[in-house]
Order: sequence, then C-alpha cells, then structure tokens
Amino acid sequence: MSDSLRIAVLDRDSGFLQVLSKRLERLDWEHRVLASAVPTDAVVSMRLSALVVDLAVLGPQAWIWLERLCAALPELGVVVCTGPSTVAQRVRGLRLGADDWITKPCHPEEVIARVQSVVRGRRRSASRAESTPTSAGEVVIRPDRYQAFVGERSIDLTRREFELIELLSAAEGRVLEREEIYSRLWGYTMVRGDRSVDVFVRKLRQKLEKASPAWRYIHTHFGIGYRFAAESLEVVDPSDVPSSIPVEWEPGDERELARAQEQQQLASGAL
Amino acid sequence: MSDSLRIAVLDRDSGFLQVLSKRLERLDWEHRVLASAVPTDAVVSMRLSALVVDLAVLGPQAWIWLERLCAALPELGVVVCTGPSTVAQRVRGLRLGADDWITKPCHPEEVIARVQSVVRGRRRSASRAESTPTSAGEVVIRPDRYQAFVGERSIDLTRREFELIELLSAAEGRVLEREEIYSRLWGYTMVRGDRSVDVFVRKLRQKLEKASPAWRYIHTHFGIGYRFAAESLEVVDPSDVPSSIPVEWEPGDERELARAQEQQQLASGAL
DNA sequence: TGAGCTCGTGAACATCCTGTGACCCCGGAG
DNA sequence: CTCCGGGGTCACAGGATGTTCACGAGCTCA
Repeated sequence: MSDSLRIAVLDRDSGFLQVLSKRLERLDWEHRVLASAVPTDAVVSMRLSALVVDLAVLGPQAWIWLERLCAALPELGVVVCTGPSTVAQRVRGLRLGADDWITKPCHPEEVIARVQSVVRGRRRSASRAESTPTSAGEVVIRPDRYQAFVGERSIDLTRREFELIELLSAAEGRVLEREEIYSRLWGYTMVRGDRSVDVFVRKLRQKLEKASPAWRYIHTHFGIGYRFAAESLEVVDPSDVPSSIPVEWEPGDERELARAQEQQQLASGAL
Repeated sequence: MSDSLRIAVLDRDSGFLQVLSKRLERLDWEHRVLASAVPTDAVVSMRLSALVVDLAVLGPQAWIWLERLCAALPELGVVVCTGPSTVAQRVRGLRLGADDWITKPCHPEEVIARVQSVVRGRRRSASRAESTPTSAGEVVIRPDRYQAFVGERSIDLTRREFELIELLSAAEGRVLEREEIYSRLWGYTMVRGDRSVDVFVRKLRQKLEKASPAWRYIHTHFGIGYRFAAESLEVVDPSDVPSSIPVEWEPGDERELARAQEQQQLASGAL
C-alpha cells in the first residue's frame, strides 16, 4: 500500500529546497532536508526510500561519499541533482551507483517524477523483502509465508483469514470499525447487513483458540468493530479439567472443549 | 558471465545508431536495432534487458505505445532518448513507466551508463549467486549446468522447468505469488486465467517425485502461490500402521498418505 | 423487563482454485 | 516432409474457500 515515500534532500539552494519541499508536502511524502554531508550510518538510520543530492555541497569528498553510500545502501534510490556537469562526471556518478542524474536548473516536478521512477524500480525487487514477522502473545505472523504460527506449527489460515489477522495485528490495540476492515480487505465499501467480517472473525478466532487456547486475541467492541490484542487468560485450576480430555480429540470435539473452557473462564471471572 | 546485456535500440538517427552500436559491440552486449514501432508481443519475445527508444519515431502513438509496453513488461528497462522536450513530456514519460529520459544530442557513453544504471536496479533481484550450486533435501541445483541432480543423476529438467526450480529455490521458505513467478520467468505480467505456472509446477513436481520420492519440495498455498522447501516424508514403519488406520489406500493416494502421516506426527510429538 | 438491534454460530450454497491429462503449435533434426 | 521434444492452452473434476442465510443469544436503552 501507501505510495507515500520517505526521502531526504541534501542541498543548500534555498530556492530549490523551498519549491521542492512544498511539492513534497502536497504529495504527503515524509521528507527532511540535510545541509551537509552526513555519515553513511546516519543515512542508514533514516530508513529512506530515496535521497536527492547536490554533489556541490559535498565538495571534493563528493565522489568518495557517493560511492560509499551506494555501496552501503544498494536499496536506496540515489538521485543526483546538481549544477552543470560534464558527460564524464555524469557517467562517473552513475557508475558509482547513482540511479539518476538531473542537471540544475530543473523543474521540481521532474525531480519528483524521476525519484518515483527510481523508487518504482526498487520496489519491485524489494517488495517482499520488507516482510518482517510480527508477534503477539503466542502467535507469530509471517507475511513471507502468508501464515501465522504458534511455535513452529502453522495455524493454517486461508488467504482472507491471514489478511484479516495481518490487518488487525497491524493496528494492535486500536479498535477497527467493520466498515474499515471490510473496505481494506475487500477493496470496496461494505453494504449494510453484510456479515462477512463477522464470519471471518469467527473462523479466525476458532483457529487461534485451537492453536493457542490460553490466549484471547480478538476482542469485540459492541456496535463498533474489533480490536486485536493478546491477553492471556487466568490459569484455570488443573483439578477442574478432567484428565480424560487432552488425549485425543475427534474432529468435532474441540468445539466442546472450547465451550467448556469458556464456561470456566466466565465462572472464574476472567472477563 | 553476465554483465553482458541484451538490449534493443528503437531509433532512425543513423549517426546516433552507428556510434552507439560501435560502443555496444565493444561492450559485447547483444543488441539489435529497430526502425519502427514494434508490437509488444514482439518485444516480449526478444527477452531484452533494456530498450532505448526515441519517441520521435513512434509519432502520435508514442505515449500509448510506451504505456502499453511498460505495463506489459515491468521488468524491462526503458530508456527514452529523444530530442528536445518539455518538462511535462518528460514527466509524462517517466510516469508512464519509462526508467530514464535522456535528451539528444547526448554522448553515447552517458546512454550506456544510464542503461547500466537502470538495469543494475532490475538485476538486484535476479543477481543471486550465479553458478553456485544450491541444495535442498536430496536435490542439488547447479546453475552452471542448467540442471538439477539427485546424487549424480540428472533430473533432466527442461529450460523452463529449471528456471522455475531455480527461482523457487532461491526464495526457499518464502511463498511466491503466481504473478511474481510468472513475471520473473516469462518477463511480462500474467493475464488472469493463465495456467502456465501451474502446469510447469506439475511437470517439475513429477520429475522431482520420480527422482526423489521420499521428499516433498513444492508446497501449494491456496489462492496465493507456491513455496519451495524440502520436507522429508517420515516413512512410517508399516507394522505400526495397518490396524489403527482401517482405510485402504488406493495406489495413487500419496496425498492421503502424506496427510495421514502429518496427522500422526502432530498427534505423536509435537504438543 | 422487553423491544430492537448486534453479534456468534452452524450450515448450505456458490465460487474460485488447482491438479491433471489431453491436445495443439512450433522449431529443429533427420 | 516428417518426426519429436518442449512450451503453452484447454476443459474437466474435485476440493478449498468465500458468501449468504436463518436462528438464537447478547447487549443497550427505555
């Protein structure tokens, strides 16, 4: 989602900066201005999608700096935007790892377009590399596998179920309205009376409970929607649980068990 | 191998073509010259890394042609190299999917450098350690031989089949969506309803299973795509099984078998 | 406490997806 | 020209998944 980017501009030309910043604001891209050479580490920590840089501010260090930066951050889009230059300079810059070279004076719109173009290329290759596992309670959500796990065991979610848990967990702690859930998962607005969200929440709850019975993950907010938050249940007195249960469950029996546990929890005051 | 590229130049400026061709020869890039607009399909079949194009030769069709091409071949690097233009035109071209825009007259060296820069971005994903054998389970994938082996015996994969296993195994553990597999193997975007990926997965599975029956390599993720991971089928001691599982297995029922074994494993140890 | 809405539940139903085998096309070799 | 292997398409069938429905329990408010 979100084609909102994160970029930095390394330049001192106040006119250029002002115009460009205004455009960036309107695009709603996160951006910051740097006034002088910044150590590579610092750039790393900014987690940028792209960097626009005027080599002039770097002085004689420019080439070395550029080379180091590009070597250290091959995923970073680097667009050089600088004054008049020779072919040799441009070729050198591009060979060192710059992704584009724009000659000033230039129109900010073109800068934007070229940055987008550069990032578009990156995105393609990096698309799934950014998938970082999330965890909540006992479950771990792994986008790279389109699946959630408890320990090493897959919960065996379907595509929609996974999308749902991914969405909910991304908003952990916040209540998401049905409408929002629906429109983010289905892509269009929910018609009144549609129960799809509820149904998938139920399926998801079932699977979560089966895989991680001691936790509650999805909480209903009456008249509003759902909230995702891992909450462990009070430990139930073992003597209450008949020892015969854990042995082998027939395909239909988990439900019974789940219900029994629910009753117990209710009784013990967990809610 | 392989900073040797395959590019095409769509232009009519004989001087430009001559100079550029000479440079390309020296770089030992495969290249060809096109004199007029070429249907997208034709470009697809050329299996290019990049295309340099002068929009002037395309006439009024230029924008449509460019848009179609970039949409169909997201992996193709497109560098527009054309005469004087307005900012609006350049922005438009870049937004439509062009990766760079060079204004003539220009130095061929800069064209080369920009093409390289564009391709460098693309390649990142494809730049796995070429020619380094990978192994998974019983199979060894040898890019240098364009073939996979079990022990010393070749699995006898065709070109596409090999490309597929190479792609999948490079992403071992991750789920690859059909669209991604398709676009990386065929080079252009998949049309809905295309079953090519499935068919090649089947062919590959057949050969893998024949060569290495005790392992499963390619796992289906319903509604998403495939995941490559070597998993050995624990061979269950036949004497353990028969009485407890009354069902008779038909000769072709490996799927049943696999499932049953999975169940057993679940039941026997893991919790 | 009761009406009215909301939510959980199970199941039926419709749809979509995938595995599969058969078939067609094409370029190269004989 | 014909044969052949590889690549790609098609239609079918079984299964997995998504969607809808009806019913009952739960929550809120008067």
